[in-house]
Amino acid sequence: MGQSKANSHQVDLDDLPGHHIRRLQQIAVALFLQETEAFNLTPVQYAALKGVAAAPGIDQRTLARTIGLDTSTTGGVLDRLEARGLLKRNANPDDRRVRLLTITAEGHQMLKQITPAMLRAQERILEPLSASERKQFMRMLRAVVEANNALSRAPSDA
Amino acid sequence: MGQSKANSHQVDLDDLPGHHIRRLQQIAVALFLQETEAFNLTPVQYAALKGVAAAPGIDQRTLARTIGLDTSTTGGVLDRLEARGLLKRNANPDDRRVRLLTITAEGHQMLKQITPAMLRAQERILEPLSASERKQFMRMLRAVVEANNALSRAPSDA
DNA sequence: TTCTAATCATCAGTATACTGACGAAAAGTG
DNA sequence: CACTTTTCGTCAGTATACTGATGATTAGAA
Repeated sequence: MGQSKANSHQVDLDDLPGHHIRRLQQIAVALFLQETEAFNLTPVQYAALKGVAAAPGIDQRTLARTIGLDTSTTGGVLDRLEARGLLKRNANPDDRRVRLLTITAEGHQMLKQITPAMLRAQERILEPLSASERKQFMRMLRAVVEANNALSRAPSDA
Repeated sequence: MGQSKANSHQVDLDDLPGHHIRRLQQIAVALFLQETEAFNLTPVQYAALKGVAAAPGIDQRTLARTIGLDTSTTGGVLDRLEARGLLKRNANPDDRRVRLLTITAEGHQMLKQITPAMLRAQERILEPLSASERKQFMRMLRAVVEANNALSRAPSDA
């Protein structure tokens, strides 16, 4: 046994998955913002806009689950997208609790224009890996997220 | 070629590394908080406390680089740790710009007590993968982070 | 040595991301 | 139909995480 792990001060940050995962998230966001600089859109805003475009008339709660976010955070994201005229929140006459989301022409334009830059960012993230490694990494990433999906307050439906 | 990627509306969130990376970070934090519930410490607070314990008398800027955080965020994290008496900020008589960090007895106690729960959380994150997959995943995770290290405002030294 | 440049920490501002509580409205039950 | 429960969205509060600016201080250069 000895000192290899019995002593808590022997723990190295480099051995902890969570540390690298946090760093990777920082990097993924930085790359996204770098490539899409001209559009002033965040990764989460992109996901929300994309989600509304893919399902016009979706409600906030369903959208939140689709993009893996709690409803509270989603509300704020939608505030900002709505303020910029990229989407609209309309009251549902059949259920006045619900606010139905639709993308505007400007929102469509934004999605169309930002996509190449967004895709460049995605490629750059995994660029240090070989083609076959990238495949393996994405496969394991999906497996880990899916298996632990229920843990977050914002479990995804996808 | 055809419609496979020329149309921006063909993009699927499931194909984007950034999306899964964000979800994984949410899950890693949720698991950490679940396992360490009794201690009321966040992953970043743990990293900061650990960093100070590993290098007593470290300054804030160096600590920030060690744990991969900008100095602004680090300042706030240290505020909270100091307020709870887990570490101390002492002025450096040789350089009054600098604030030197040292861990308290309470901080040491906290690190010692929280470590088993923290390690359980780390294991649970990668639990969906086989032993050999875990190794591969960690290797690729380190490679990607290291290669893109300089991109973040908070490039790590480690 | 005086002026400039670099360094350390903080501040204001913005954007996730969560919890727990709440009000409004709808759905289910007796 | 009254009553309970559920659902939808929001709010307050807390904690990362960043940018750009600023003040205080030190180090370097003329």
